[in-house]
Amino acid sequence: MSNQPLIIFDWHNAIMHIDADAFFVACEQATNPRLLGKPVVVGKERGIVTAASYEAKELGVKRGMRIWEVKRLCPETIVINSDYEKYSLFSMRMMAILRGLSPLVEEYSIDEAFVDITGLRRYYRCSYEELGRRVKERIKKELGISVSVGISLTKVLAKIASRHKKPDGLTVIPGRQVHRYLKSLPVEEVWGIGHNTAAWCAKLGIRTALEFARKPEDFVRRNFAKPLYEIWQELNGKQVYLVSPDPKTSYKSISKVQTFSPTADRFTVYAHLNANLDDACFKARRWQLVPQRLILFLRTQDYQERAIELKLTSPCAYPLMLSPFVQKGFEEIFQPGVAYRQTGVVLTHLISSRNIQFSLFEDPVKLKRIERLYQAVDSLKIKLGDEVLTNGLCCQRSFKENRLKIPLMNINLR
DNA sequence: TCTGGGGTCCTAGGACCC
DNA sequence: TCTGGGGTCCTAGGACCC
Repeated sequence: MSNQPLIIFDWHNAIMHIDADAFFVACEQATNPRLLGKPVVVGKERGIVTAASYEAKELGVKRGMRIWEVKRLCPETIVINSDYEKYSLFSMRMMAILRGLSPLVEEYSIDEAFVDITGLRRYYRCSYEELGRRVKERIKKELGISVSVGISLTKVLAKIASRHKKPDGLTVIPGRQVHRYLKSLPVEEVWGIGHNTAAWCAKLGIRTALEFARKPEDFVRRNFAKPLYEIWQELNGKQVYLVSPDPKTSYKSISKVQTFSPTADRFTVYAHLNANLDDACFKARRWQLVPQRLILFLRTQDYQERAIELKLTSPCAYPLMLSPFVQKGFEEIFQPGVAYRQTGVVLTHLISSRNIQFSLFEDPVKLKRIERLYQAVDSLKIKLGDEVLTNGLCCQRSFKENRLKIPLMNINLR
């Protein structure tokens, strides 16, 4: 039975998934040929591996690993700072190449995209496989990086295809051959199935993607929720997830977290939290968004989390105005004597800052001043970098003096 | 896989109302 | 003031992704 085709029709629709290989490192190698063929790691500034070249991966380097561990493991590894400006430039050029192929391009992430290529065989008078080859060639030629391409009937299948051979792969899975690729694929390697769902599948006797895909529809509906039912349909060649070419225009939430070496010192923890608030608000202002709610959380040394959600009577993205709330919230979740290793701020229920109305009780003059202050702050940050202005550390002082009305602002001119 | 940072979507269950 | 039945809205938390 597992040798019977799962899907018998070919190319009702055709989706291409493009996934750049070790993208961040590849960009570095493309701009600095001396790095080619060597174990290279990006993420020096954070002290953890953000991306590793295939040479480094072969030596056992993994994402999230500490840099000092990498150094110990293979001292010859070249460690460099990440340069997001550079990567997004490469990304934009890659997406532009894809848009030259079809207008239906979805930028899924900085290094991944889906393209709806349905019907383009006729237009370009070549096979879908040939289209994939051309894309790879152009990207290699123009950007000097390699990508893995997968082509199949749906997004989920195209993802499986692009992952099938990496790096520099090109895999086309027509309907009649889908079963062959799903047969030996563990179910948790399907996009959207994580290890929790995989554990549930195991209880139901499902281990491979093919076993899942072959389950009858009513079985799937009975035993799984909507997301899994959709994945089941996609595996069976029925398109549920459309390629959406609309660029991201906004955020539902903005968050900033920070991990540090464990400390029980309340001033230090509070300062970290304020730094998070600063960063998150800065990003919100850049997108002209204001939060209606604020979530603060602290994570203890043993990974316990305590959080509080604050509703703002008047939404705003100015830390100076938010700090009284933040201080109160902090007091509620901070436990003296407990060591913390992470703080975080989430801005949620975001609305456009153009639509907000300030309440009648607020002092318009003061408001105008704060607005002007942050306009100045933002332009300085944009010009000189993120670290120039913070109000994090100065909170320590006012906090100690127990008269935290408006914390002073720190100006770090280096 | 001993855990970095930034997101999205879905669902169960409670509160509240008729 | 114990009891039906049904709807909506909201929240916390889970699960997953790059």
